[in-house]
Parts: sequence; C-alpha cells; structure tokens
Amino acid sequence: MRNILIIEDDTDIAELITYNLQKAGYKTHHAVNANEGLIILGEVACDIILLDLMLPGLKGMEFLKIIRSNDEYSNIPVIIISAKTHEQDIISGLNTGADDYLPKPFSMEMLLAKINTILRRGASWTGRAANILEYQGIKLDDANHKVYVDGREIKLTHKEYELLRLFLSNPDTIFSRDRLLNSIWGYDSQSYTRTVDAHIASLRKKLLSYGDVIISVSKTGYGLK
Amino acid sequence: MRNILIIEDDTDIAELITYNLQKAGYKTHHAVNANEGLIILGEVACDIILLDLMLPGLKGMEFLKIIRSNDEYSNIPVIIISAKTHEQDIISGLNTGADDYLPKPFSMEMLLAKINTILRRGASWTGRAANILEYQGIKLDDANHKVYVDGREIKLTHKEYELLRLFLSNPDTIFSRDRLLNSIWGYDSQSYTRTVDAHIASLRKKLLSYGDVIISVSKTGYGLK
DNA sequence: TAATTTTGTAAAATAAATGTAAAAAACCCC
DNA sequence: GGGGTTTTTTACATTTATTTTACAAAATTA
Repeated sequence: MRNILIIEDDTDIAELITYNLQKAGYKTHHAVNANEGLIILGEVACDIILLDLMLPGLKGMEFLKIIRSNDEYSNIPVIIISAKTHEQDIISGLNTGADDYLPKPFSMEMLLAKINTILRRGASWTGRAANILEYQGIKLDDANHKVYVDGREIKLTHKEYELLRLFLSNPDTIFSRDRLLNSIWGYDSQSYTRTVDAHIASLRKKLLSYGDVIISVSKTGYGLK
Repeated sequence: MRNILIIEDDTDIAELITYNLQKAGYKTHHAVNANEGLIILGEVACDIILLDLMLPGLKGMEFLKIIRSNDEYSNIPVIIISAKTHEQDIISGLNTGADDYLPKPFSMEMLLAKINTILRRGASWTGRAANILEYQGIKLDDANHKVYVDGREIKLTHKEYELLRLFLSNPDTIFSRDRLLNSIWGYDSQSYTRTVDAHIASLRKKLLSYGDVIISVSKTGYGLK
C-alpha cells in the first residue's frame, strides 16, 4: 500500500483529503507543520508528499528545499497544494523541486488524477533512498524485492521483508514496537499483542547466521546491532 | 541532448515553442499532425512529447492512447497543451496517460519549468527488447511473435504473450499486479479484480512443464523463478 | 536473590492471498 | 449480426501469511 504524507495546518482540509485518499486505497499520514512532517518521514517510508505552502513555523518552500537536499528523501515526489495561484508561485515551486502544483481550491478528482499520474511513473523510483541495502552478509534488493544471505536468496513474507528493509535503511535506529506498527502495519496499536515479536522471531530465523544482527533492547524495541 | 517532439498544427505556436526550447538547449522536432508525430517517433528517440489536443485528422487524445498502449513509446512523458481548460478536460487528459497538462495560453517559463520537472525524474528510457528471449526451455521470438516450449510452438493469446515477454525481458524483477496492469493493460486500472491472476494461470498451463517458472510472491506480485 | 516484567518461540487459530474452473462479457472477423 | 475467440468476472478450493496464545527463558527491578 502506498503511503502519502499530508503536510497541512488546516485540519478540515487535511481531513477531507485523508478521507478521500483512504477511500482510494492509500495510507495517509498527517502533519500539521513541517517539523512534524520531517518526523513522520523518519518513521514511514512515504511514496508521495502533499505539501501546503502556508505553514506556521518552517515554511513550505523551506521544507521542500530540505527534502530535496537530503539524500534519503530527495527522491520522494512532492505535490504542492497552495492558495498562491500566481504563475510565478507555480514556477518557483516547480523549480524548487516540486513535481506538481495544485492551486486551491481543487477537486478531489483532480488531486487523485495528479497523484495517480505521478505514481504511475513511480515504478522506477520507489520513494526510498537506496535500491540495494547491505548489512554484513545481508543484501536487500528493493527494486527486485529480493533478499540474499551470503549471496543465497532467502524467501521472506511481506511483513518480514518490510521489517528488514526498515532496519537496513535505518541501521542506527532502535524502533519501538509502536513505531514499527505505525510504519509497517499502519494503525495505532491500542491493545498490542505480540505480533511484532513473532515476526521478528521468524525473520531472525530466516536470516540464519545473521539472525542476531537484529537486537532487542529491553523495554525499547528492535534495531540493528 | 534531449529530444522534444512538438505536435501542434498551429505553426506560429510551434515556432515560438521551438525557438524557446532550442534557446534552452533542447533539440526539437515538429509534427503538424498525429500521423507525422508517429513517423518522427519511429525515427528519433524522443525524451518528451508536447501534444496539442485539437489536431486535424487523428485527434490528440487518440494519439495519446496509441502511444500509451505501444510498448516502445509508452514510457515517453507527454505534456498536453490545449485550449480546453475545463477541469474535466484536464482530469481526462491525465487519466489517459499524460504526465502534465498545460492550458493555453501559457508562458515559456511555465513550459520550461514543467519540462524540467519531468525530465528531472529521468523518466525516459527507451529500452528496446531483444528479438529472441530464452529462459530454460522457453523461447520467445518477438519478431515473429511466436513462442516455443522445448522447441515446440505454443499458441498464446495476446495478453499471455505480453506477460511472458515482460517476464522474460526482466527475469529478475517481481512485478506487482498494479505494475502489470499499467504495463500491459493501460493506466486507470482502478478496481482491479482477478484479471491478472487468471491470465497468469492460463499462461502457466500453456507453458506445460515450465509453468512453475512463473512464481508468485505473496502480496507482491509475479515474476520468474 | 526473589519477584516482576519483558522477550523468545512454537504452535494453534484466524485471516488473507492465490489457484482454478467455468460462466459472463467483450471483442473480432468475416 | 453470428460464431468463434479472448478477456474479465465470479465463486469456491487451496495455500500461505498473520495474529494470537501459552509457556519458557531472559532481563530488570527491588
């Protein structure tokens, strides 16, 4: 499922967009300002960003510049949504690195058409930084969705694959179970059970001799050694 | 140098665009109607197409559909330029496979910003497939549109053939159902049913003892073993 | 160290995705 | 427009994946 990050301080608009995107089968994440957007980007591998320009605090264009100069995020497509509709605004948005510019007000149909247009092209860039991730004898080829241990391919289930990819893309981070549930499962874990632990266990087993590169930090979560 | 194909019957506009694009360092090609456009596409590997919708003869949208359902050209980005500026025109243009839509009149600066935005993504790769593809006992002769299993010809339907060719040309890739729908069927594959699976099943059956070289990766898609 | 909490893990229960045949619909070629 | 073919949809069987459970083991706390 595709993750879409909505950065928009007007919660009415954000909710409207959220409602429609979810209906269209997307997973949405909402930030009310740029800093919150950056935090979510750190937690969730987003496929597209909808960016309002008029934000409190860090402005939309500043955010866009940060994104575009950051290795990990520079490939994520950005659609600007803004009440500024002058030609010069649009041109400067595009030239700063946005992929499209949608003047407010806009119809949901138009928004969906633009999202689909961009994602259609997206087969070749996955919204994630590197296509091949390596860690010790583990190699993850994201374009081809394959994982190798010491050069030998192993078969992972989808959740195991997502976990491994998240760890490999953030080798220094310890992820709490909540954060893992948010990034990979996509819901708030109200009464959490042992789901994450079970998947970690089976992933470790499939990684054979590298199973112990995934460490658990008591009361904190999981991450790479 | 990037090649840009301009399909526009109004020669004044075409000349204006040509002048500005050349000044910006692009190589331009001009067609006054869709058929001429097709001829140029056959001769020049174009990186982007600017398409006027109101053309004499074959209409712009028809041309777009042809492009998008042709293996060789389907990846070339298309920007529609048109005097039709109603929301529904734009949406239907995007959903037919255009990458952007520029209402007339437009400024050269805007056109250049849009062209640069699209080319920045480097979307243009005109991968020309080999003429004969082989994988284990399967042989696909693309020039003659024939498929052999252990030297014996088998009859495939068009969709089966396209699937097989896509797999054989990308033996390491696992294709999601969405991507298969995009590549082989067309773009607005909204409500997908089990179409892809059904075709995979019949293709497997026709491949006889090699049916299981097409593997399914749960929640991910299909590809070669 | 004992009590408590947290994590590991196998296996059962549940849920979801895929395989497949066949009916229905669409397409195509006289 | 009719007859054959291809494509899509449907329904159900089968397989695979995910979640939950229960208990063991390890870590943390007091």
